[in-house]
Amino acid sequence: MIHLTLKDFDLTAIAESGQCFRMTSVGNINEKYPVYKIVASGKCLLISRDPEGGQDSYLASCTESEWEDYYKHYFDLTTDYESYRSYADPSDEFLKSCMDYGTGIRILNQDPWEMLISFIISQRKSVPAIRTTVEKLCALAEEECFIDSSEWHALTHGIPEKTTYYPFPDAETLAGLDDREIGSTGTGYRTGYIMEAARKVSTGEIDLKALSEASDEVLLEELLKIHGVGIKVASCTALFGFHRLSLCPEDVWMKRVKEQFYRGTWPESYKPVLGVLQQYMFYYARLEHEKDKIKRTGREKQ
DNA sequence: GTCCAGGTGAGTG
DNA sequence: CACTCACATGGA
Repeated sequence: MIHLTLKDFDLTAIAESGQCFRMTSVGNINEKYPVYKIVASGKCLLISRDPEGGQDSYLASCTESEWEDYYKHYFDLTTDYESYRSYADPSDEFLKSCMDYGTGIRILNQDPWEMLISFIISQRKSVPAIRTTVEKLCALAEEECFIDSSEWHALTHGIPEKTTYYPFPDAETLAGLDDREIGSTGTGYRTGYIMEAARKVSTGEIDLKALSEASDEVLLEELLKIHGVGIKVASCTALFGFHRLSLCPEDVWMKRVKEQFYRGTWPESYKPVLGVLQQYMFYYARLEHEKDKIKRTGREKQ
């Protein structure tokens, strides 16, 4: 377990901003600080606020060198997000509210293949349902791993001494499964889409590694060749899997925001970092919606 | 039971 | 083009 000081970093905002599906709260310290489990690139990390430190103090389950070599980049901590936020027009009160709410969001550097499959699954599914299906898909490969979490067990409610996890299966592994196995995870009509993506990536027909060098335009074009990948899924894959920060996935939420606050067009000056600004807006819009829902159901019950 | 979810492809005019 | 419509399934 290591101690960290991290600024402009908010675990809950990252976990709930709809960019990753394998970052889940697995317990808490002192009934107060949630501990998050993150499975990425075959590894598993536990991370939380440090109850004995200040606002910016964190605890993480990895070694110092793992943090430096992998997680620092994973959490995109080498960039100052204030420079992204400075693209916001000072008179844009809506965006200001979003950025206040979501301060501490980072655009994670996630695995392109995992993003592609996760966002194919995401279409017409709620975030909790996406999490369930992704998790089941990972368990299909039966590659159970674990980390020693005894230090966390002593500190928390809810965390066992040994934390098990399933890495995200690679393209070859998924390509080797049949449609009944894939379908058993709740992929529904998207089963064929996933199998085609697995085939195209495992055969090299689509080379995700090479695409990291491609322009945004070519990247989207290549991703769109996969049946079941439309502009929204392609944009999510590009933004979250290839860190293309100018790309803005337009789902129902963002369309609503664009119409309501920007008269149907994003300001030209936002374009270079629209993907980042979009993330603040998405988090805010979803949060407001959840509040409304609680209000409504509360009233109905009375 | 009903409604809806970080959409997409196919069909139509 | 712009517009509909079906699509499998689980979570609330």
